[in-house]
Amino acid sequence: MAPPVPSSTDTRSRILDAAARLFHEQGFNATGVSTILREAGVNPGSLYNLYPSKDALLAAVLERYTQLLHPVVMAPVEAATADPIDRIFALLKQYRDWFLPLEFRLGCPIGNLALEVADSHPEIRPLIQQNFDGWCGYVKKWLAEAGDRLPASLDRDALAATVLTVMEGGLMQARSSRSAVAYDASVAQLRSYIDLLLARASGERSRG
Amino acid sequence: MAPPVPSSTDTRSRILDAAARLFHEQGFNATGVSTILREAGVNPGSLYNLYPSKDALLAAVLERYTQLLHPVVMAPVEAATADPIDRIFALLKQYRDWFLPLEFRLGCPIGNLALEVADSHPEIRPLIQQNFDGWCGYVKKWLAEAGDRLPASLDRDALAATVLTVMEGGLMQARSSRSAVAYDASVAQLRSYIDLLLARASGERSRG
DNA sequence: TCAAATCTTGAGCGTTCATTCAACCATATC
DNA sequence: GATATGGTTGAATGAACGCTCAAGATTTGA
Repeated sequence: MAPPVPSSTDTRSRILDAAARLFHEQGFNATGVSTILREAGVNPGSLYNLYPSKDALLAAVLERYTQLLHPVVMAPVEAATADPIDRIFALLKQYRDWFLPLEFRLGCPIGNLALEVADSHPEIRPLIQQNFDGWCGYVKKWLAEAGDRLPASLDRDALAATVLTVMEGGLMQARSSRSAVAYDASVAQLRSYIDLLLARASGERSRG
Repeated sequence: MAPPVPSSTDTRSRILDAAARLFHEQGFNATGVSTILREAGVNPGSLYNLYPSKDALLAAVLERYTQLLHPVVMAPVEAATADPIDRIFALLKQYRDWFLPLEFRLGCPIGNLALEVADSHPEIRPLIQQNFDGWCGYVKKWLAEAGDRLPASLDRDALAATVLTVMEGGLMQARSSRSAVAYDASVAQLRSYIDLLLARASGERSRG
């Protein structure tokens, strides 16, 4: 009945779980290492055996977010609908459903860190960028799959970036107001914009 | 040659200047009171004579941002152009011009605080909300002034919130990538959307 | 079975944190 | 010139910070 993995794997994941949760709930600077240790049920030496510093732990948390992007964020959306345009709005709805029960109290874990540590931690910023790139990558893929349903002249990479903009900007306002209205408003305008694009492309197709 | 105002006015503004700059550059939690004191050239007793706590100082900084919103942010835009639609994009361009020279290193001072302290400081969140409301208020006014150049069916409050969404979401990505591309892309999509709305309204006017 | 390697323990390190306060100074009022 | 008021001084506070390390426990490999 020996454990199938070295015990440090369990320690590592307990630390990562606690750190990710606390960084999300309280922010990076506001979270003390001692709190992470307590919540993970681990002693300082164990943590510093695995990670040389609190900054390195943050890097590991962001690496894990990258790994979890598809299984946690994108897979449910892809399962919900096969239509590429619908997937965009399913993704935006998923975030709404996640954060509405908490009255938008936590916000996007990546976005929070982006604004808190992007300037002060040069080695962290690329990891945040990597998460955003991955996120946008899925939206770009969907927009490519939409084919000629969208105008040929449309800059699809720009639209993908705008979807992330809507998500993060809308969520920031939702957090500030503890209300969904600005988030919903932004998503509705994006819906309206994409509907106009779909209509224009449809017209272009029927005209030749 | 006696100073025309009590000396505490000067102390107060030196503290507010230093605190606002440091909160913007480093964030709230990462800024020590001792740093504010040093940069303001003030002793702890003077600060705590004016503000009972670091949190109260943050509140004062946010009050001042509210006061400065028109003279610093909106007045230059209103001076740049009288056209209400152009003003929206002049506003977005002004932020770009402010932050491009720093490679988007600092970001929006309000937005940064929104994500850092909205949850943990209940008395601060309304002040952030007040700043966002003021900002959106000007955009709403411009959209109203656009009259029937925009479709009657358009939800103008929702579009105003979306302008702020584009600004904050775009700036977040710009900070993460140290590049303007996602910001520019988001603004370009907004431009494209509003052009479609203007064209539709124009068609509606000419048809009836 | 034993030595080497790996992981865990937890008291304690030096530093920095936000904040306090008794004493001191400058001006205004009478 | 005495008194009151408001502002300033800056050393000192206890708590919390990120982190260390010698010692012990456990696992690994031969």
